[in-house]
Amino acid sequence: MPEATEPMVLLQAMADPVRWTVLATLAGAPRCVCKLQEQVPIAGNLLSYHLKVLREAGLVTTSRRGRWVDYALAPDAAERMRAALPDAAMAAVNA
Amino acid sequence: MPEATEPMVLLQAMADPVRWTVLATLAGAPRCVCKLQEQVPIAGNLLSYHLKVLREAGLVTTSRRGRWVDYALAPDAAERMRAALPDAAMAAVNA
DNA sequence: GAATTGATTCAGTCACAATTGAAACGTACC
DNA sequence: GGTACGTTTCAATTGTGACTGAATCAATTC
Repeated sequence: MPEATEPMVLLQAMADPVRWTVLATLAGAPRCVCKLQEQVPIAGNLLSYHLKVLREAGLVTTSRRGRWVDYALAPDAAERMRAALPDAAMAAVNA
Repeated sequence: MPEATEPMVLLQAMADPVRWTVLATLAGAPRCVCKLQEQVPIAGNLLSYHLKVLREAGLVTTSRRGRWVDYALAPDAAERMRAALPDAAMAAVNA
């Protein structure tokens, strides 16, 4: 079962301490990578790797501001995360 | 970061195709393992492994009925899954 | 109590995601 | 142009979770 469905991509993206913390932080307000690095004490390149996972999952968006890159929660992120829950899928079926 | 916080345990439990399908199925109604096996075409012992993960996450409960073992979604499973989302945590902070 | 069925446990293998270190990129400043 | 800074990419290693096969347990039937 190597399925790469929407719920799997989203849940696997969330199911990591670093990425979860990043998402929770961005849910408050957008931040540049250097600010995120203060919240998550790991090497810069590793953080970049995790941010890439979140980007590919479509959960965050980026924009360059001078030297810095700002990350923000995607507009539909909250909704899509909620829809990825297995019981949410069930509720959708029963609707 | 090998943290085993509540959200991590729950999200990692959900973030697998087999376990996600089991949870979605149980959200409809309790089932015995043999019924679950019809929904998820894998070896019995492997299914048992995944069910153990869900048990240890506290997302499902079991009860024996003769030879069979019935699995059901834990009463607070839906609520706890929703609370495990990173933006839900943020909302809690802002409440 | 032997045999059958449903389910779990165990020890070992395999695949892939997380991590590391070094290199490369883009932008600003001198 | 050269340098410094923030960020990303790359190749290689490590670690962990998913999977396999065999053995075990618990309940039923004969």
